[in-house]
Amino acid sequence: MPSGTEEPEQSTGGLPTELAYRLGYLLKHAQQLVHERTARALEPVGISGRELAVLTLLTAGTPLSQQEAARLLSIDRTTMVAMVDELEGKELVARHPDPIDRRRNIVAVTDAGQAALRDATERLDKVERDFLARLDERDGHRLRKMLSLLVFGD
Amino acid sequence: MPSGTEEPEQSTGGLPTELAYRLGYLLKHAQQLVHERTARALEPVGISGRELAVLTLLTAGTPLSQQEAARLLSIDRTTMVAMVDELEGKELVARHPDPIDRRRNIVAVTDAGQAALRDATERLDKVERDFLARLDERDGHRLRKMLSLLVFGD
DNA sequence: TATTGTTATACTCTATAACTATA
DNA sequence: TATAGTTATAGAGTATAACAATA
Repeated sequence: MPSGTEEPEQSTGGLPTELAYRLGYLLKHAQQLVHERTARALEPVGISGRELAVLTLLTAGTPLSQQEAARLLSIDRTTMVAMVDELEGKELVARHPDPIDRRRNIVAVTDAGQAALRDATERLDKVERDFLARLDERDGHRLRKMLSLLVFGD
Repeated sequence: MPSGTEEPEQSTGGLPTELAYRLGYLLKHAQQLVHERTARALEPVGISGRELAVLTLLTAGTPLSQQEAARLLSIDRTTMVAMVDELEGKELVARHPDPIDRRRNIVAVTDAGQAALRDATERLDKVERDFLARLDERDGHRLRKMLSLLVFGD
């Protein structure tokens, strides 16, 4: 056998496999990759991934107050204030005081917001397709299924 | 069919599926779960997940300087200073000036550090096993394989 | 009294710039 | 001059506390 230091030097960039193949490491870096690509893909739309999530949530069902939206997205309500400020500044949403309970702000998605949502959703779909491109379609579905099982338990 | 608002109300906690099954959402929350469970499991050892990564890296192969370790883990070198400070405070590592180049600190894992590493690694193994418990063994391997393909491209 | 939205504050994590000692 | 380590600082992101309006 060859003497001297063996350096497999894989695509892990020199990181030893006992670190690189840790589930935590893999999940963190997979998440990071998707996050970065999403941010880049949404740049032309002028919104962040989290703002897209808010727009999606506000369009999905019943009108929601800031706090309801925050709770569903596990975002702090004080953070939601800043996010709605930002989205309102871009005129993608509008605050409407709830006539029944005037403490609450119903956050409505404007027409421009819905257009941005459609555009951004298409771009996000493409990010996911590209990210999963190395897997065949069956494995892509498998991955999503396994992750949702692990995260939601169903 | 029943009239009125339909509320499937799955285990997504009220979050609409078009959000909950997004790859970014799934990866972020899977990562978060593993991260939290890791932190809790390592509490008795007195180190964080990142500190475990540093100990693993420093024990894996050739002795490394702070900056080499930082680069491999994609950590800023200023952050590595604080991490080595912390680990040195716990007497799990020791800084040894490199006799050949006295600018560099070779960071050596102490006996106590190696004991902590063994303990922590077992605990982390258990976290991963528990996290993957809902998958059969074959799917567990599949998931890890798919993620490493997506992250490293191999 | 409790709750929604808000503001101010603090705390963590990370990135940038500048300093020192060595090369 | 360039580099390793260090320190100080600033910037995101997020969490906590307190306040105003409303219930």
